[in-house]
Amino acid sequence: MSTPKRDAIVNAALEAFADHGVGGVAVPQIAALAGVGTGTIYRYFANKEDLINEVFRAQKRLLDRVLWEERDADATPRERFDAFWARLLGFAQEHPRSFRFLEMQDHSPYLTAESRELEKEILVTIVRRVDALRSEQGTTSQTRSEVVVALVWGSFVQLLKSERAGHLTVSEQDLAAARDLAWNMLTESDNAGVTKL
Amino acid sequence: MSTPKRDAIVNAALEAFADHGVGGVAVPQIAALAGVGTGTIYRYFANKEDLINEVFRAQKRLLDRVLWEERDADATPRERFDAFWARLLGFAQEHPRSFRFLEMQDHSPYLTAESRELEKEILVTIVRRVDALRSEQGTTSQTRSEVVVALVWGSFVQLLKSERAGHLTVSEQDLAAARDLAWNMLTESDNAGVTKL
DNA sequence: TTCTGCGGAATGAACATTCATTCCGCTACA
DNA sequence: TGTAGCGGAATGAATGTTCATTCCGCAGAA
Repeated sequence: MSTPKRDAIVNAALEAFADHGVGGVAVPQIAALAGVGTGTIYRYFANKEDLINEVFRAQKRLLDRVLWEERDADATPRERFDAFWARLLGFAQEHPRSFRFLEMQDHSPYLTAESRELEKEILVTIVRRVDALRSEQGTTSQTRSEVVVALVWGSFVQLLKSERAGHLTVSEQDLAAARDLAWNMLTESDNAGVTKL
Repeated sequence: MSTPKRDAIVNAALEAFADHGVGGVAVPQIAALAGVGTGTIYRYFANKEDLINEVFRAQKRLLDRVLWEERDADATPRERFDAFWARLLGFAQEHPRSFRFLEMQDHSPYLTAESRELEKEILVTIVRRVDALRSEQGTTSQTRSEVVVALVWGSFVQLLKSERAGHLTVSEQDLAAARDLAWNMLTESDNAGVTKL
């Protein structure tokens, strides 16, 4: 299932896709970057769409692995959240191409049901863990964890995206502030239902 | 500068790009959708890249117009923020294709310096207004407004993106909660610098 | 020698762009 | 008022290019 050439192809494809989008890269370019012949790609993948899906799933699985490594069940909710944030940041910094690729959306027209299912599973795991964290913390917030996860995730992604776009230079302090504000979103009660819509 | 045919082309291109990405649409398809001949597109736009940029700038300008219409200088900071949030939501709901297109990133390889400049200008305006809002509100937060704007913007976008992806159904209450949490991010002091990095 | 895996030129479909031609609305003359 | 002539807008089939995919011959292992 995993051979040196196959891995080289997936890595090269990830690099090229992250830099130019899946539509911006020709298969022979990927082959050249991977150091294999064009035809070799079709020995391992049925077609370009299949390759895109394999790359997508590989990066999703990597993210999932990184997010949950070295968890400490005895830590306080806040400590566990900080650790989660640190792992997320670590992923973005140590696997920048993975992170960029996953945040792109031009691959979504090509994603199969299987890929979407994997994406959903990983999201559900996050929501379940966040939900446990919040009830253990005893938050009074009525906001559903699915919503809170979307908000926190979006914040994180946009912060790094703004930096990449050159709109912003993110300092360590900014990151700490973002983390704290994210924690507030998890735990704070809001006024929904009180304030009129 | 603005003719019926030109407008038809831009609208058709927006619709097609929002649905399939800029790389997923052929120029003759846009022509057919706009009800004009293929060649006509090239009477109004130098090439596909130029068309993409015109569409991008038109949507950015529309967003900018919507964001700042009917502002009430006498309102409290909180009221002004709520109004801003409502206008943002209104834009996303009334111009869903615009919103989707702007949040795509597969057009960014095609964007010219002029387009990027316009994008930056619009962002700078938001940051400036948010900054004024926060100092008028008298927040004790040390976090820079650029950072807070990125966080709030990312939250909003991700919330709607999650709904579109089918991960979530966003209720009126969810939206109100998101708005309140966003307001908290603008005004609350965080622990950055106190908590160790 | 046979067989397996590989390379990269070859192929044909799809694409962006062009350009010879048509079409349309206006002007001016009868 | 009717109509012939003109200029530029519009057209879409044709063009050259690029791409995903195939195919065939080669190299090395058995």
